[in-house]
Amino acid sequence: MEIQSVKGTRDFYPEDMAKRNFIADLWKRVSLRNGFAEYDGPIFEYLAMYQLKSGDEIASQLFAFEDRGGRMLAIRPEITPTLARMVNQRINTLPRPIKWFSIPRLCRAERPQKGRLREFFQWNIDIIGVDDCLADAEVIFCSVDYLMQTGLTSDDVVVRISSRRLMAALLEYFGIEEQQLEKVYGVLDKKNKVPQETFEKMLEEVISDSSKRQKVQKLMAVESLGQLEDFTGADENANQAIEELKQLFNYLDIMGITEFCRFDIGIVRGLAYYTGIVFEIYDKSEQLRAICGGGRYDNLLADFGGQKISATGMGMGDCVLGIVLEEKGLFKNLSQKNGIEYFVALADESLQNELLKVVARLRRAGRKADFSYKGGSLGKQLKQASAVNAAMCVILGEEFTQKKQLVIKNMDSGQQDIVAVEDFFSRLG
RNA sequence: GUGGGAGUAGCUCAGCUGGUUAGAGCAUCAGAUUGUGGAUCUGAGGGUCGCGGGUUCGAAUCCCGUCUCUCACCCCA
Repeated sequence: MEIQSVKGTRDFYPEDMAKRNFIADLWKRVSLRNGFAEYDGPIFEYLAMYQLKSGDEIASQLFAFEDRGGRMLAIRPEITPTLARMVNQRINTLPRPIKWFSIPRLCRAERPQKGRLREFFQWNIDIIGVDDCLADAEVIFCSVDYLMQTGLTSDDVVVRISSRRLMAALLEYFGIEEQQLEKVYGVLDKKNKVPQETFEKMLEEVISDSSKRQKVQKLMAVESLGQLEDFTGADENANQAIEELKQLFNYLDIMGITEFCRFDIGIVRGLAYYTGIVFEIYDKSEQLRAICGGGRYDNLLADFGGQKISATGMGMGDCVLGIVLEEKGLFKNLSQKNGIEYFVALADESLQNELLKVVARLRRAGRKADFSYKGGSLGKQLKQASAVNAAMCVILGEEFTQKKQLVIKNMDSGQQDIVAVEDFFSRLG
């Protein structure tokens, strides 16, 4: 019986692995240069940890199992609860601010579709212990810094930013009851995702009072921060939230990424735990789900049994990002980058042992070196060198036998140099 | 979990309303070619036509089920 791969999983052949590594290596490099330190946790945790803050729907999308000791466990669908647990355990000794990142492999038992699989990688960055929206600005900056590094520009992607705090204040100011807020958020989050008519109908279902509904509709038509002032009146909370957004955009401007960023009142985020600034980054073609999303979650650590400490962060999965980079042709020269540096070839079979010595020396000197197992004509060996994207070929022939010289061939230009063996290796350093 | 579309070689696909031994291009391997590669030419290997059942003298082709992929919905940490 032929065994097939499991639904929603991927096999990474070397060419796929090269793309995955391109994505993940850059995640790591950008995190480090933005001052984040790497952490990781176990790939499974107690099931209860994920049920704590999630509804039944989300709990049903976990890969859960019972171990031999009767413990109910689940493969991690996200790493934030693990982060909360780890930070809470050492909260009194960790120097602040806590700036951590991780690149966990996650599993969710959802139905796969475009940009969403059952197993994927997700870059997470979090800043814990900073109230100031400068931390939110840094999270956004770091995300944009990454996307720019991949070659994407403000013509390709946009950061849409809003504030849960603002929405909460205004909805309360409009007279919407607190217990209705979650439902209303759920609808508002759809604003950019469904047709205008559908949006209005959905709104009607959660806000029956027509004068309140009208206020909300008018609010959702707002397109810039400036227009917000008309709505707030003297409401202190709302005005503070607007001030915070203005400060955030000021930071983003100073850091030079303002062209990527836009205020968008339709960004609410599905999750209940967001408390302040929220944002999502989209591909401008609008055909895909969000590339990444994040925001402030000031209550989460307390919800997981710790002190109340402010936190903000974001997550970026590899699926949508991979589609975007592929579409924009940004996986360039990966086979070249991963190719062999020196392919060592024989023009004389009696030099087999000398060839192995050269290969071994190259490898010990830290160079990517390889050779042909089966040998054959020099032509065949050069052909193999091309197949593995070798940058240079080192040829051992009569020059070696007579004068201990190597032929060094540049596979790109075809140019050849003859150098003495010891000169060659001393130049390598 | 609900609904639409699709499964023929590693990949992209052809295969007429059911009728010999299921094809092509690309890729792979070998040879032309034992002192110079990417090209070209020649040849070879590779398929239980996703799987199971049904209809039929006969099924890649028609029907049912199932699995997988894919798109949308739910949800989206």
